[in-house]
Amino acid sequence: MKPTVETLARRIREKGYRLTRQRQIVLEELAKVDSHPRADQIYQMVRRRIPNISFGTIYRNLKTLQELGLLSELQYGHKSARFDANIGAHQHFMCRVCDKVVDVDEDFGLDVNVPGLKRLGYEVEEYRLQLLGLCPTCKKKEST
Amino acid sequence: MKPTVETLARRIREKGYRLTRQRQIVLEELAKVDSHPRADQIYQMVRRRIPNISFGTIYRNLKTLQELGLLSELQYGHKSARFDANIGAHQHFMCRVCDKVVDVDEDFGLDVNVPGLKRLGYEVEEYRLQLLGLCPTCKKKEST
DNA sequence: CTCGATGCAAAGTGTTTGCAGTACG
DNA sequence: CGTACTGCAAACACTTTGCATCGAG
Repeated sequence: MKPTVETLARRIREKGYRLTRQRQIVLEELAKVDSHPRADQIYQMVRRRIPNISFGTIYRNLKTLQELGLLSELQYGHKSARFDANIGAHQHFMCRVCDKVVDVDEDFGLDVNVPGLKRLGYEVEEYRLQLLGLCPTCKKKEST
Repeated sequence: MKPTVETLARRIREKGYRLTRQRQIVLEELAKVDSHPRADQIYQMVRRRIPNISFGTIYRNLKTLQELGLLSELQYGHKSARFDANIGAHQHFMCRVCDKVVDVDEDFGLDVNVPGLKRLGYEVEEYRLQLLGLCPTCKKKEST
């Protein structure tokens, strides 16, 4: 599943990009966690390995890696975007109290071919499903 | 469906808020359209009736009316939020080219009781479905 | 009258960008 | 070596906030 550095480098090179130390480490750090961190959290994570990396580089690389299909950006009704290196098709659950995001691999077998839309000439290409509710921790606190 | 001014006033009063001219007109203007406008578009719409209204007032009222459950905010992966006075349960289609948002009233009969989440103690309370694709206009342009 | 709401402008927040120097391939 | 990338800081876009004043109830 996880591409080797060589595969990665080739893939990046093909599009005219370069595999810099910064770019590689941004992706590595994001791939390590499943917490869907925000840009500032990724900045902190990467800074442990490249102390003088800048926010500009973080944002530029997050964007580039997205173009390359190596990560995706989540925008779930909150000010700042969150990032996810899990690029397989999956949905997300988000806790309405603590904002924690959890991957949901379930296949919902959704038929997005809405007749009404189709008739009007709309073409649905993909869907994103957000499940909202309480995580176990916040559920416990709530019942107090 | 559409509440009278009196009903609205009472509902707002109950929570300790006041029905000001500004607040009423923000809601009226949003209810007129189904285009899910951004805050700056709402500002322009309201400014035709209250020429010296400020952005602060627009944002404060959009927030207050949201708390009152009279409108909702959409955040679909773009910088600025969009607003919707249609408060019935419905989903949204968004064109990936022109960003147009269309209401989809279809009931998808989705079972969000994901066994894996349930087992771990997560509680799903609601879901939001985003359909993404091409609107008729952009579809036509695309095939050129 | 009282206290919540307004208009204005200034301050935030998260993200993007211009530039001169750096380093990948 | 050429050109994409970096660090830095300044610029941006959108939203929030402090304050004096206004006006709904």
